[in-house]
Amino acid sequence: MITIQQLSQELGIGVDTLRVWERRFGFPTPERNTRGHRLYPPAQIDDLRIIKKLQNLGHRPKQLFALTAAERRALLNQQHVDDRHHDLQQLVTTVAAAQLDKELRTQLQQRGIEAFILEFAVPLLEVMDRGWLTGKLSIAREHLLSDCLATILKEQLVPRAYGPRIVFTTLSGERHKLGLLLSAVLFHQQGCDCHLVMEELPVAEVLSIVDFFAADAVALSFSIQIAPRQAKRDLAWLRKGLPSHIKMIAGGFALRNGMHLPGISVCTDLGQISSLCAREFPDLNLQKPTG
Amino acid sequence: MITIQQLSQELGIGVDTLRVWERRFGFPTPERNTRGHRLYPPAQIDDLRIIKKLQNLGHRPKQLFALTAAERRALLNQQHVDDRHHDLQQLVTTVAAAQLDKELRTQLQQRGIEAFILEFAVPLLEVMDRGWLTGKLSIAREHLLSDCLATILKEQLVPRAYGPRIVFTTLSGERHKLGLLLSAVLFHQQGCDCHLVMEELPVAEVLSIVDFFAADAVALSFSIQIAPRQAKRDLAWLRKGLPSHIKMIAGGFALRNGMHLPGISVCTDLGQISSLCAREFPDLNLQKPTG
DNA sequence: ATCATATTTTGTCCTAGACAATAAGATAGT
DNA sequence: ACTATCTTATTGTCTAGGACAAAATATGAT
Repeated sequence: MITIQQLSQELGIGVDTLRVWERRFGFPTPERNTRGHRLYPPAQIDDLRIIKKLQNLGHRPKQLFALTAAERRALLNQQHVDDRHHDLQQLVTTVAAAQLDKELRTQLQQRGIEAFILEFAVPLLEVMDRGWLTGKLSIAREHLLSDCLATILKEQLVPRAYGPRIVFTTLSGERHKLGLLLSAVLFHQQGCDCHLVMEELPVAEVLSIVDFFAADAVALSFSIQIAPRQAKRDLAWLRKGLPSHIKMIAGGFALRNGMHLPGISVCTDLGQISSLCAREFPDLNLQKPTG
Repeated sequence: MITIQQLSQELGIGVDTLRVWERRFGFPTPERNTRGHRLYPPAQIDDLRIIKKLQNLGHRPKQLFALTAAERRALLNQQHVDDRHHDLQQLVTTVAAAQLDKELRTQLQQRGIEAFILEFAVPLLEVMDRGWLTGKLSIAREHLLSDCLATILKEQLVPRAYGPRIVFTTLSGERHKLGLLLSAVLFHQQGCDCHLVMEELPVAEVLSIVDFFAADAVALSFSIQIAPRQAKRDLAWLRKGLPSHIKMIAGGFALRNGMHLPGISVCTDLGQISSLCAREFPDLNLQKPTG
């Protein structure tokens, strides 16, 4: 039995949203304490967790609440994991923790950094996301994998004395920081001097940090869990707060639906990074002709 | 001009709290858009930031709102930084980024891990906290220092094949993860097998992770920014959800006012860790007689 | 099929009142 | 003078039901 605030943190759903769902759809139906405050029983929490996952998979609340709890559960099980990457699934679900690091490093050496990210890490993340959503991957294992991958990728970010300096970070509320890391390494590979601040920063702190690093650009990542509205608001605010000579780069699934913000380069596909780099930092080629 | 939600994230103050302050104290007095929604101007945001800092320094809202903005600013400037640690202040504010790592490592080698933490890192954190609160330390520099210290400390956490296994983590909303890291290293030094998950986890995920690691105990850190109420609720909930044979250890300033939760060891001072270890894991001495 | 327009859906914000948990102040007892 | 218990004040979180713009979907026209 948890309070509405705890539930909100647990699921990453706003308190207001939880209440309005109850009003509109008649679910959840929490019990009440003597004060009349909501107390959510475990069964409903589990159900809401499924709803949230299905929502992230593209289903809309109206449809989901029209189903019974059992139907929703069935719908989630029915979501198939992409089976093109059968080898990746094995890696994700079965390879032992101790071998994981070695396996990842082997892949990195075989493919080279760029291909490792685009052809291996990106699909890996997709399989992981999907595995987590469909309940086939434990949270703990996901953390283990993320950690392992993050350690290896961070090693690639050796400082550069030349090239445009870019600060990579995420804003408050953003739990997924791996996409940011992947993009940072790709920009680094293109010859940029990338600085990673893997924390959830309030927008005001971003200004301070960009200034401190004397960065030429700031890159931000917005995962699907962030409401597009919020991403838009924060990006617009940040653009107004930053000097105009500092470029802004934004990416992530929250921006997938064409978003045109003046003075901000939006990039929803990691494959576009090299062309984005060429566009935004044209003098890069001079310094590093073998792009 | 930012919305109430953005302001809430920016300051770490609840949306409801911001509204109730306005109702009770007549401040802040945000403008409104055409919908009647609050829009906070920059000057008031700065003032609220000062209020939040003073609140963290122990002042109460009632008193603070009775003052003018200028008086609050004066009060904050008047808060003196502890001058016993003058050398630390220099380190914090003036030592160059490149030398920082070297300086910290020198200190570590001279003092040994335990003394480095208790006699150097802890005061350092205090000076940093205070420096940030009183505006004498930029956010960016604070990040740089934290990062540098974290990197060095993490290296100390080499896995152990023996000793009680403890998972260290923080719950959703906890921004300060450095205290957790310090305690993890101290426990490690006492002979425990410490695993660090430096993320803000929902309570349900903590259960999953403790299970995954097959841990004997879980340690949680609650900084001053967390409301004691919330810490209490989460700890109680977690205790109920965890098997009784798994120990719980909680620490941090949010628990400073004697909190007695059944089945949870509370430790608000890092100096107590060795005795806490002796109490909770009595067979440690047998494996590592030179404590 | 592609684009512009109408409709539904959805999340966030509003007001004003309530109350328990916490902290502070007051009183009594060693 | 100092600690323990009681009383009062302060503070944060929760409630209800209404409102509306932004996003998503359906409809119609080219």
